[in-house]
Amino acid sequence: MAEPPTMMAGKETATTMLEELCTKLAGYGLLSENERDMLIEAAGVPAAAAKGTDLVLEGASPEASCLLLEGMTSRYKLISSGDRQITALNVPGDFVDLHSMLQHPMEHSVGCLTDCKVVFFPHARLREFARQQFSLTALLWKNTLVDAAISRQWLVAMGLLEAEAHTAHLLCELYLRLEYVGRAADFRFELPITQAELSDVLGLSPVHMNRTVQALRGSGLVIWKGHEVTITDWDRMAELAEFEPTYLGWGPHIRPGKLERQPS
Amino acid sequence: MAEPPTMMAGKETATTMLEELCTKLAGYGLLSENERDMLIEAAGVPAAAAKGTDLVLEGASPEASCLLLEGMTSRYKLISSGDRQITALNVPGDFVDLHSMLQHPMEHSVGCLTDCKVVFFPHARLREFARQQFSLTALLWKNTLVDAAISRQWLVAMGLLEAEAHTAHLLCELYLRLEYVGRAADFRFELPITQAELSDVLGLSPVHMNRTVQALRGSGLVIWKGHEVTITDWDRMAELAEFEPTYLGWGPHIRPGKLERQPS
DNA sequence: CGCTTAATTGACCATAATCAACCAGGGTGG
DNA sequence: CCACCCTGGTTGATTATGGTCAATTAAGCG
Repeated sequence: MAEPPTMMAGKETATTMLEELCTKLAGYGLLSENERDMLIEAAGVPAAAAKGTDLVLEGASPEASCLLLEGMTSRYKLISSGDRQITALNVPGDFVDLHSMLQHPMEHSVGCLTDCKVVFFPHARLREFARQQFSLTALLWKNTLVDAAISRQWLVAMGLLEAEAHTAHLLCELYLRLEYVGRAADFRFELPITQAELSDVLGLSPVHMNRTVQALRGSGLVIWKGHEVTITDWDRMAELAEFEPTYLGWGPHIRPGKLERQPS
Repeated sequence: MAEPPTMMAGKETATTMLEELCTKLAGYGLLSENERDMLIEAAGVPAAAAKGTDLVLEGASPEASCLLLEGMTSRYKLISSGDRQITALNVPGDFVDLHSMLQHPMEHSVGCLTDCKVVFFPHARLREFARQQFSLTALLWKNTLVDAAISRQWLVAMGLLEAEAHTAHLLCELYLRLEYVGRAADFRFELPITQAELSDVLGLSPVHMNRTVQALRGSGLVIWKGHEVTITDWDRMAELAEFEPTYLGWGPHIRPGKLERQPS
């Protein structure tokens, strides 16, 4: 299953895409010109990884951390029964396994849900820069903290919400995260994964996942055709899902539309 | 509900207790004499907090992070229905809200499940030391990474395990964490919380929590009287729970007994 | 156009939630 | 000292959400 990602054409592609990450991080109010340059400087060779392959395997102790530039990946764990739990979904701009810099071996694997483009950041180089600039450390650290906050929120959703609300919560979160990096707009986004994969995220059976999707469609909150999802009533959706985006770490008052769109 | 923790007698008590944290952190292989001293130096005023009070409230942006010296606390979130999900349990030696140093406002509250003793570390001081010594930063960062790994593991357990196995998983984890800081031995430990509180951790109803506890008792894996729990068959318990302690971040081959006890 | 994967449906089952009592123990006021 | 009361634990009966099994349809794709 695990295959080494193949080299990509040139480095300039990845460098362009890195700008996106910078945009995202700048939103945290933590990224100066200087750090931006360090980050780009620290980037290794860009690579492409095919859908279905793994970027990192459980038990491994990678020498580099992987930044997702394009596509979607999942952090997952298998148990003896063969069942899989997906504990995180990554969108472009996410560090997929930044924590492997300090934490090894990996307790989970990371696999590509679609064809992906990535850049690896050698740990040695990251450490070197981080040692020099505390602000860069803070940047990376905070990145892992947001991941952790998302995990905790997923725990809340999984523990307290029933299937429909839980699904709604995931949709709200994914929409905002994708919009934030320019991969979604107007409450519409691509969700390039199957219902079976979704069911591994939400801890449901594939059959019930399907019924839940249909229930959401029936409720008029969402149009969901193939892999295109449109949230037709954000407010009711957020209410159903008890969705409060604070945990995404972008400051206290985030709404869909990145604050440019007016509250209704 | 939230009351300010009261001052404790002297600072020497807390300083003694801090040694425990150091022991724990030294286990990560990251703590030198120098850092140990810095940490103790950075510690603020020790305090006591009564059972039922909150150390941090959702929405707050604390100026200091809280290290738990004695007792048990929970990180939790309430939703509109009044239901509560506990997303973390803290044992002595845990930083309860270290992430609040970089991430605010808090998206969860932290409450005392028992009477507690704590020390607050002013963020300003932590930041100052962290800036000087990258190794101290790494120490603190890693601490938050272990928290995150535990959250993810809880997600796996909640998504894939049924009630009995899920409960078993929690017991295994708590035993190891408590043993690690000298609060448990011989597969026996104090679990000073009610079944209702447990049910908020595991996402079960209190009634089903009770039935699950009884099922575990009946299976002969555990003796559970009042608040004292004894795991009578670690191996079968770990198998039932699919428990793999790697995620606790203590290195690759942890077993109960801290490696001193021989594998069977 | 056949083949493979994903989505969908129906029938039935199981785990866990809900509702409603009841019991046990510890603390308190009379 | 004992009745009372409150909390936490326990039980039974019933319901419900979601799981399992099996089969069918739809959608891509070479």
